[in-house]
Amino acid sequence: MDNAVAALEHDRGRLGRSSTAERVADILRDRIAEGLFAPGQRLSEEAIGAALGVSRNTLREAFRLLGHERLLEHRLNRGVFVRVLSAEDVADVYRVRRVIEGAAVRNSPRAAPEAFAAIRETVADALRAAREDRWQDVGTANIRFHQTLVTLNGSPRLDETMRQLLAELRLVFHVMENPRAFHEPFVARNLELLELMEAGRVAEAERALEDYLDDAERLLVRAYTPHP
Amino acid sequence: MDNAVAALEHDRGRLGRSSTAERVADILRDRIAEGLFAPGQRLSEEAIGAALGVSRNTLREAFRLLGHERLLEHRLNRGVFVRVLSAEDVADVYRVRRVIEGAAVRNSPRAAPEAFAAIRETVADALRAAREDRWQDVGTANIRFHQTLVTLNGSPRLDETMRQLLAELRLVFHVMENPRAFHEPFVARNLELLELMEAGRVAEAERALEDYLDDAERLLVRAYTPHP
DNA sequence: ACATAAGTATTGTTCAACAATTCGACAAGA
DNA sequence: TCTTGTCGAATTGTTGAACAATACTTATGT
Repeated sequence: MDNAVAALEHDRGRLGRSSTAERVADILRDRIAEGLFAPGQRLSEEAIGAALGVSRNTLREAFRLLGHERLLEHRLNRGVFVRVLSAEDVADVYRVRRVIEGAAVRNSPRAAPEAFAAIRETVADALRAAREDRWQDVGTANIRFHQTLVTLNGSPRLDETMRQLLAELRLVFHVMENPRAFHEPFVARNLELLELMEAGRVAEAERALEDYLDDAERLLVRAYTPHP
Repeated sequence: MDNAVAALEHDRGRLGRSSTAERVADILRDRIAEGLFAPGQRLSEEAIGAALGVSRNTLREAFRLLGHERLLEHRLNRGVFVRVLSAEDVADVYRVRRVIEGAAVRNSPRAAPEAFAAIRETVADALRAAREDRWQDVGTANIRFHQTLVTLNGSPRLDETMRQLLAELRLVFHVMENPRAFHEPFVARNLELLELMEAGRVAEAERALEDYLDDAERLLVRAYTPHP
């Protein structure tokens, strides 16, 4: 029985999690991710506060949270705006991804086997979604692939950093008018990367990752600048 | 004169940066860094609000900011506490440092020459402080060495991540009762690392960094656990 | 057409109040 | 003695209203 009580320790994380401000932040984060609030759009305190039925003070706390996640931009005395990523921002995000995901690949020989199973699951999800023409879901699965890849580092902080980077990228994915053309080619490449790692061919995996990130970045910035 | 005006561009960053909440956060951040607020200590909204002459709402915004920087821990309905880093946290911080600083070293051949000058300056600062027995300042210079090292990556986001990591570490440095013994040996090793990079001997530099981080981490966790 | 000034809307900050939650103390019961 | 229930003080969570400060817009005068 003492043992059963000790087991509860594990569930403690689920306890604290609530507070109006955080729940408001969750809602807004989702809406931004799905593009309902477009980048550059201003979020009025009064309008949103009224819509969600929370006071301005509480809403401002939520804004602060999202501001620190770089999803909102706070301009003094002018309000909060959905973040607009510059081409330079996109380049920087990919710079960081190369560092963090590259480290994950290099660390893959020392990673726990369960982690690979989790990665394989995201590939399966992507393949299934692709078969059923759900290209938005393919994109989501691809994102989860890379999020899970980072867990090979075994570092909660790197996981959190990656989570934030991918949230930022979602701000930009909406400029791709053709989700299929953007997401489809990467499914096979993710699978290839996974199998290289499982085979212990680290150098090749590292190279595959580099190519992947180079291509993805190129596609994004091309769609981002007025086409030549 | 036109030139002088153009020079002002550089100071623009400091312009937007005001807002009572942010200034309050700046103050509290400094106090925490210098150990005036000890880890684990609770920060009362009423007491601190009264002391600084700001309202509870504004203070809470500042708390949120520092919470996101991981300097404060927010426990629902119980208040905010100065963060207490576990040994596991320290290990994770060093895990991330190995990734980010390692990438900086590997990228050093492609980095701008000015960056090396900035690094060399931090070493000079450390040497000067050591000569004058200012061991606290030696520690600060050492921290700046690594902060500057990361700029070799050329990524604002990695700079910011590093800034946050080092702020977290400052929470822990206070457990070292003998700052000289802790900081002194690392000055020479920083210099050695810098010179290896400048000579283009990347592999050796990488190795030196690994050793450095291993030793620093070991010293910290040893001081952190009740001695055997 | 252009600069200036007035007016409006929105954010920044404070204040006071009340609800919700935590925590310690103390009493009731086994 | 130990556990459990209850009370109450203290603190945080949230709200609503108010006013100041700032940005934006419109009107005004030259």
